[in-house]
Amino acid sequence: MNIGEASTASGVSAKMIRYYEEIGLIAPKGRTQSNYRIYGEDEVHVLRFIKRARSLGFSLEETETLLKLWQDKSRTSASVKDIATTHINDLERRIAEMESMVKTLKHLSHCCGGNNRPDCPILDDLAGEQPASGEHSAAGP
Amino acid sequence: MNIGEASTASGVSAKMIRYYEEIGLIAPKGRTQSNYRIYGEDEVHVLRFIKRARSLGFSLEETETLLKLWQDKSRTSASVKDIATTHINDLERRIAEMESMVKTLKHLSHCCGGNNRPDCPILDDLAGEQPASGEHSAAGP
DNA sequence: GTAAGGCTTCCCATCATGGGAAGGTCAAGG
DNA sequence: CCTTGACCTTCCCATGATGGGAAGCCTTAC
Repeated sequence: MNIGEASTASGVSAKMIRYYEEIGLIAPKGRTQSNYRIYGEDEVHVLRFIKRARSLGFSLEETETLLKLWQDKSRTSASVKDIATTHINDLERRIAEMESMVKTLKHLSHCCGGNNRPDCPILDDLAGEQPASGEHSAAGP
Repeated sequence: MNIGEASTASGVSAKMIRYYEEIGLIAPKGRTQSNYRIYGEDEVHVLRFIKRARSLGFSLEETETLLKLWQDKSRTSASVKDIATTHINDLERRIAEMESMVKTLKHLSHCCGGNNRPDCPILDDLAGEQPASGEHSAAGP
């Protein structure tokens, strides 16, 4: 299997397969005489593992750790769960941040006429002018 | 006001002020004879505007547009609201993506013993092996 | 006058991914 | 046998927003 076939089989682009090799995540089984990378089923399996981990939001660094644990038969499930838990906390923190943004933006949008006139509470907020209806912005309850 | 003072007054790092200048977001009022950047209250106001927009998750490109609208007295509030609405939708899409990740991860973590044994449903999922308790992963209802 | 600290520009790194160029290789068809 | 098109190789560059750091000039306080 060359890189194009491995790409199709795994759903990972050839470009990314080469990059993952560069950072030490996965190596081809070998090379042909003409220097083409050769992959087998094992490598495709690893690529799918990486893809799935990425789709769950793990960084490549975390993915590397998970990959090593996967291949280490003497791992403990606790070590895997730790990584997952840390990642869940990170995701939840980021979700909370974005939800706070959405909340503020929705409030401002709600107050914005969205018409042909120039007066706009969204711009007022960005400009730091609190025009009467204070409650949003940095001033929480 | 030199760049350090403008940085303190606005909360934007000197590094970023120079970068924002490079990409055309803000220019200093002038330069001293010794080539130091000079800022006034107006520039600090712009920097605060940028900082607030960034804290609401707007990209620098969106921020630039908002900044131009702010400075354009003949703007319509509808044009501002459009940008905000698009941004809200984008945030909500990303939140939903991450929530889906969290949901899957929590399910897997819940099923993981987190003990000294090697068997781990998290790794099983990443490896693409669905061991009996199917319901999560790509297989939705 | 000198030392400390601030300013300038320039280059590099991050993280994960894609684009594209230049050149070698393989397979199919004439 | 040769061509053509599709594929492979490596190498460089770009993204977005931010920080780190070096080399050299300037200002301010002592």
